[in-house]
Amino acid sequence: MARSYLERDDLIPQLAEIFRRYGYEGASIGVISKETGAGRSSLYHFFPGGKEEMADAVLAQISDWFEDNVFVPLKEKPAEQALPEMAAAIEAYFHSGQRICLVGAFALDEVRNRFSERIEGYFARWCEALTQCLQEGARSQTEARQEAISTLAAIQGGIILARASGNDMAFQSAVAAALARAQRM
Amino acid sequence: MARSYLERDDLIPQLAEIFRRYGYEGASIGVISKETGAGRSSLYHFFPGGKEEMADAVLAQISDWFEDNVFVPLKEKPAEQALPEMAAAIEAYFHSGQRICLVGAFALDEVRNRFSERIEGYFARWCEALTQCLQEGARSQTEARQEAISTLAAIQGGIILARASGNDMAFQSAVAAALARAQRM
DNA sequence: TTTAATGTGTAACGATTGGTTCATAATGAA
DNA sequence: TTCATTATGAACCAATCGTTACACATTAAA
Repeated sequence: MARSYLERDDLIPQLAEIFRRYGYEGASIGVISKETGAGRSSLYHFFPGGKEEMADAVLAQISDWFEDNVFVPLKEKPAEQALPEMAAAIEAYFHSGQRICLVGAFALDEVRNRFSERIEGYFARWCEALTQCLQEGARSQTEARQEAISTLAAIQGGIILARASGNDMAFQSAVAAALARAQRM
Repeated sequence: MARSYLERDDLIPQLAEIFRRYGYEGASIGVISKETGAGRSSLYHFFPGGKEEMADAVLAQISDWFEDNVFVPLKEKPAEQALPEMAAAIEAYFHSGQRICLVGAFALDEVRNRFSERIEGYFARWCEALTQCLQEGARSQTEARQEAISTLAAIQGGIILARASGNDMAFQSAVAAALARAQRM
């Protein structure tokens, strides 16, 4: 039988896109209600903590997705397989830079302070997984970590450049160059 | 004699820091008034267009600063001099990544649409100046442009990582690596 | 000293903010 | 069918939003 009630988990991907589009401050409860089609009372029913709980749930969901689809593969698969897979995954996830990284955007915003643990954890875990992957070769850990940082910066910066220019090329070019560097060891 | 009235130009650097700190949506007129010490009427006296005009003036001021202190040197000086100068300038300007790039932050935000010309122009001119500088060597224009994009992405991404981790090292490492690559030609 | 221009404080505007209340409606298990 | 649980719509709250109006201060030039 068809479900006739909304569920909390169904809301989260929608909330993610709304926060991406409007930012944390710009996404008012009114906007969220209109865009999701859920009434105010429903939203507060699922997220008694209000907007802050909504954003936290979104960040948690994003973290989980990256854990399963990016971080774990990086740590478990050989580099020559894991790196192209990561490239494909983020190319698809970020829509060639036109879909922003919510965690990165929050890091630049004032809300960074409210979600600092989630933000810090996301990048720390990504950096750690990538470092471990790159260390597979002859590199020192220091070298591998620096390469990992450069790669993550290229991805985040690539998104900014792509959004600023309206041109996917900046993202693709920055990411491709970074991954080629990472792969060559 | 000391000036007893506020002037528009004195407000702009303060406004810039406020937008950096709170974001465009988060920087309410009330906050701006309190932080600058200027009354609402003074703010609207200097910026009849309201908050949008304030942000536009800030972006214009930032653009001018980079034009004079970064873009022109990149185009006029030899690469081996211009690149370290750019490195020093941005290291100081962005406080090792702890001071965000307002243009980059706006590019990720919904306000991007309102200031698209300014945002696009800022990165396009920076990219062009850097490309011209890098092309000085034996590189093709395509190669130089790709290196320029990678360098700008490293800077913007470095800021995000530094803010996310609270650690300057991510910025310094990403930028140093990018500039070492750019220099080596 | 007058005058016009420019800057500022106070108060208010209607609209919207995040958040709450509560009666009602839909649900699945007993 | 009963019943407790869960979901929802509508109205509401005080606070704040961006913006405006207007009287009053201050200024530099006449």
